[in-house]
Amino acid sequence: MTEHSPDSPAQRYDAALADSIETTWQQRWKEAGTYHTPNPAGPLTDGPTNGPADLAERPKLFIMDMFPYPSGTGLHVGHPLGYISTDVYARFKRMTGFNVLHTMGYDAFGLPAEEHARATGEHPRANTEVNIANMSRQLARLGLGHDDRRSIATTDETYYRWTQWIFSQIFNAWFDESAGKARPISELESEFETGLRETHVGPPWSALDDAAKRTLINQYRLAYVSEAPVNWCPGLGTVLANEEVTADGLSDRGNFPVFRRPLKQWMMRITAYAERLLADLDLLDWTDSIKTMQRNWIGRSEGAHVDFRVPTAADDSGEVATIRVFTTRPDTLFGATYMVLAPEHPLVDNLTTSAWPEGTKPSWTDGAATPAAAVAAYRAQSSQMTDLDRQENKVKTGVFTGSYAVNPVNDASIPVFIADYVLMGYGTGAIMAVPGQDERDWEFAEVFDLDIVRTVEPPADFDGDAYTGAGRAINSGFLDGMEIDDAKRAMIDHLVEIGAGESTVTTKLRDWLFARQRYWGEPIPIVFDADGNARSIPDSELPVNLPDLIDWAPRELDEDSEPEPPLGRATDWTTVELDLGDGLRSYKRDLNTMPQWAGSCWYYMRYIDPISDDVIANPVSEKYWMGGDNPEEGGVDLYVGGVEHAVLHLLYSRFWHKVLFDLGHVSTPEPFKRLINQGYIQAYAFVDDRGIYVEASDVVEVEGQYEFEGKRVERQYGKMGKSLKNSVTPDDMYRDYGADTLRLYEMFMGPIDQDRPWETKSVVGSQRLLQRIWRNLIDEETGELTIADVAVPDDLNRMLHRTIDAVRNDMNELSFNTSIARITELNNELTKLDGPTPTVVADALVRMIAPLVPHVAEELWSRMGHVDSVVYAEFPTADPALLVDDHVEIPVQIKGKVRSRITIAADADEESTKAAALADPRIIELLDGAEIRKVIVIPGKLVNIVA
RNA sequence: GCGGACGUGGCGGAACUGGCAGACGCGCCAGGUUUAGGUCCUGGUGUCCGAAAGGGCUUGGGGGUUCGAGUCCCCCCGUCCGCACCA
Repeated sequence: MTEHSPDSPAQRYDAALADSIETTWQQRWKEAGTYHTPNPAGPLTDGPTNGPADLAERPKLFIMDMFPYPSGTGLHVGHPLGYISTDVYARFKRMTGFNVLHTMGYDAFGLPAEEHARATGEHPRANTEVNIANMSRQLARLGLGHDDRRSIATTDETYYRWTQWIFSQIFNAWFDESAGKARPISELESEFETGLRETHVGPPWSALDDAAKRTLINQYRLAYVSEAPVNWCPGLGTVLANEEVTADGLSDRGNFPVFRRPLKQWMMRITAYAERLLADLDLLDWTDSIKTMQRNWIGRSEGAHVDFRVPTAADDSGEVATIRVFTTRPDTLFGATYMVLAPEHPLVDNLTTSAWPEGTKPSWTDGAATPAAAVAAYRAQSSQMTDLDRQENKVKTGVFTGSYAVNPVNDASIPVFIADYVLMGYGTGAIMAVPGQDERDWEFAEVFDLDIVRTVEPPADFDGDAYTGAGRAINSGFLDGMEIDDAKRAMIDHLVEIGAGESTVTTKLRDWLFARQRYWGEPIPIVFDADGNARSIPDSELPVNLPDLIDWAPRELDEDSEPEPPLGRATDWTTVELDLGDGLRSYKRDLNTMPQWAGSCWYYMRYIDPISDDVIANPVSEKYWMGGDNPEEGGVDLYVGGVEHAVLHLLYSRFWHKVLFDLGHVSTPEPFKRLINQGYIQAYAFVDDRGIYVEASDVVEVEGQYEFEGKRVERQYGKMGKSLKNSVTPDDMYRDYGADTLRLYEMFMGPIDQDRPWETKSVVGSQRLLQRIWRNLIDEETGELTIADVAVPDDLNRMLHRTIDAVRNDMNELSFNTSIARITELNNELTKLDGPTPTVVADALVRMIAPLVPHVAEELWSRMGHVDSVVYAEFPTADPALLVDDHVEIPVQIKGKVRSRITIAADADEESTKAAALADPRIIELLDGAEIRKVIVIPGKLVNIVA
C-alpha cells in the first residue's frame, strides 16, 4: 500500500489513510452484519447487531443490479458504475426510513467457463468458483452495502434445483386462451375427462390410450418439443434462440455463422403471452426506448387472414389447396394481382406443376424447363443464402410455381410465385401481393412484368410507384370511396360472410427455443418414456445434477452435422430408474441443458429467500419485498443494468414471472417495476500504424500528439475493455486514491444513464473534496476534531438547509452528480470560515456524505463520538423556515436583457416589486424617460420592463 | 428505410412546471506556502470590443410562438442506439 509522503501531515486524508479506514470499517460492518436485512417471515428475520429495532416494520425497498457473469479477467472501473449507484441510493433510503434489500449474485453457468475448460482441462465448476471468489473480493473492497447472506450463484445446487422446478411448472402448465392465463395441466386433463373440453381432432378422450393421451396433452404444454427450423450454430456446437442471432446471421456470442435447419427442440410458448407482455408494459416505470424495443420485438400487428383457393391443386389430405395469407391491408384485396410463398412453405410442392402453363412469361421460369426444376433450383439457391446475402441483394428474385390462385373477391386468376422476400417465419409464410400499395410488391411486379392495380387513390401530385398513404378506395367494387379504415372493416365483414377470411393479430415474436447442446448449464428435468413422451421428473427428485464428465467440450462440428449434447457421453447418466406413478421403470434422460437466460430469469426470488427448501421463496417475504399488496404497482423497486438486456433477459424474465403469477407462486404480474439503464464508461484507446491497439496506459502525449514507445499512435474512443486495451482497474484506484474517492468520482462524472469518458487525471478532484471535508473536521497534524459547539452564522445556517433540501431531493432522483456539487459548495463555505466548524454543520455534512463515501463518513462519525453506525443514522431534513430568505436579489430586465438588480422583501407583492424596479437609479438612467409599454413582474423572480 | 435517444465553454457536466445560461469539478492562468518540483492554499477563467465603466454575441443551423426560449412548435444538419424485404 501507498506510504505517507514523509513531509505530508500525519493525519492527511490520503490513499494510505483511506486504505486503513476502508479496510477497518469493512471488517467491522462484516462483524456486525450491518447490511443484514430482516425478512418479515421465514428465514433471515434477523437484522444487524445494534441496528434499529424497528427495521423489519419499516416500508420496504427492493433494489437490484443486473447480476454479472463472473468473468476470469476481473473488473475494470466501468463495471461497478451501476453497483455504486444502487449502493448510494440504497444507503440513502436506509437513512430515510426504509428497510432496504440489496445484494449481489452471480450468473455463473455459461459458455466462457466451458470454453476455459476446453482450453485448460480445468472443470468449469472449479474455474467458476475461483472467478466468483476473485470478483467478490474486488467488489467487497468498494464497500457495497450488500446483505451477503443472500448472495447466490445460479450454479449452486440449492439454486438450480428451483430453476428446474420452474421448468417443471412451465412444462406442467397450459395456456387457457379463454381465461388468458396459464393453468395447471391437471385441469386440462380433467376438462377432457369430464367432456368440458373436446379433443380438437380425432377420437374422443375416452377412446385414447395412455400414450395417446400424453401425446395430446403434450401439445398444450407451455414447454414443448417441436420439430421446427432452428438456428444451428456449429461454431458453438449448439442451437440458439432467435434473440441470440444477429441480423448478419451470426451468433450474438462469438460471431459464428448460424444456419437454419429443422430439428427437434424444446420450445417455450412465450407467444401465448405476447398480448400481456405488450399490455403490461404500461404498468412499468421504464424508459420509452426500452419499452419501444420490447414492443418492436413482439411486433404485434392487426390484420386479416385471407384464404385463396387453387382449384387445380390438392393439399396433403386431398382437398383443394388453399393458401392462407396474412395482410394488414385487407382493403387492398382487389389489387392483389399475384401471390408469393416463401420458398420453404409446405404447400410449394403441391402447387408446383409438371409443365409451364399457357401464358407463362419467359422471365417467370428463370430459364428452367419445368416449374419443378425452377422451384428446386430456386429453393437450393435461397437456402444457401445467409440473411446478410439477402440484405445485400435487394433485387427481387423468384420463380413461378405453374399454379394460379383465385382472388376470393373478384374471382381473378392470379399466378403463384415463390420468392425469398417472403419469409417463412412471419405471418403465414405467404402473401397476397398488391403492387399498387406495397413497395416490395411493386418492385417484384416490375421485374416479373405483373399487373399493377391501384386500389387507393393517390393525391393528384403523387408521382411515385407504390402508394402507401391515406386515401379513398378505387377499383375496389363495393369499397370504392371508403377511407382505408372503413374499407378494412367492410372487407373483413365481407370475407367472414363468404367464408374466405377473418380478422387476426400476428406477432413477430416466436416461441423461445430453450434447449442448448452444451455441458455447463442446468440439465432439463425431463425423461422420456418408452413411447417417446416427455415426462417431468418429480419435484422430490430435484435437482437433476450434471454428470461428472471428463470430455465436456462440444466436438468439432460443421454445418451438416447434428447437434450432439455432451451429456450424451455420460452413458451411466443417460438412463434412469424412476417411479412416475406406474411403478419403477427405466427412462431416458433429456440430454439438453438450459440457456444461460434461465438462471437470470428469476434470481430476485432467491434474493428474497435463498434458504427455504420447501418453497421457491417464503410467500410472506415474497409479498412484502415484491409489493404484492398492490400488485399493479408491484415488482422490484429499482433495477439497474445495461441496455444490452433490453430484449433478451427482460422479455424472458417477464414471461417466466407471468407464468409463476398465473400459477399463484408470485404476487405481482411484473417482476421489475422501475428500470434504469446505466451508461457505460468510455475511454481513449490508441492504435499504431498497423491498426493494432496498444496499451493505453503506456501512451504519452507529446505536443498535442500521442506516442507509444516513441512512435506516433492515433487516438480513438470507445467502451472500456480488454479488446481496446484501455482498461483501468479498480485495484489501481484503491491503491492510488481509495475506494471512497473512486465511488465519489464515478458518481460525480455525470447522470447515471449517460455514457461518460474516464479520465484518471480528474479523479484527483474527488479526492480533494474528501481531503477538504476531512480537513474541516479533523486537524491534519494531530488527528483531533476541529469542530465546536458554536453558534452557526445565519448565512451559513441558511446555506446548510438549502443544501440539505437540494441533496435530499437530488439523491431521491438518483442525481448524485448534483448532490455532490451541492455538498462541495457547502464544504467550500466551511473552508472559508474563521475558526472551528460548528458541530451541527459537521453533523449534517457527515450524514449527507455517508451514502456516497461510507467509509470516511463512518470514520468521521465515529470520531465525533457516535457508537452506532452512520448507516442507520437519519438523513438530515431541511427546516422549511430557513429555505426562504427575508430579502432576495432579483434581476430587472429591459426588453428581456438583464440591466440591473434590486433587493426586495422575499414576499413583496407585484406592485411594490414593480415600484422598486422603476425606482432603481440604473433603470431610470437607461430608460431615459422612454415610454413604458408594459411591466412584467414575477414576484420573487424578476421584473421585465418593455419600453 | 422505420423507430428511439441526444446535440450547452478546451473537457465532464448544471439550469424545478419557459424567468439571472455556464452551478460543481477537471484543465488552464496568476499569486501564496515550500530548498525546488509535486502536494496544499487563495483568486481568475464562455467569447468579442474596451484601459475601465460598460456593451455586443452565445446553448448544432434556420424560422416561429412569447414581455421573455437551452427549455415549447416547424424545417434542416450531425452523433449514438435498436430493428430491418415483418406483408
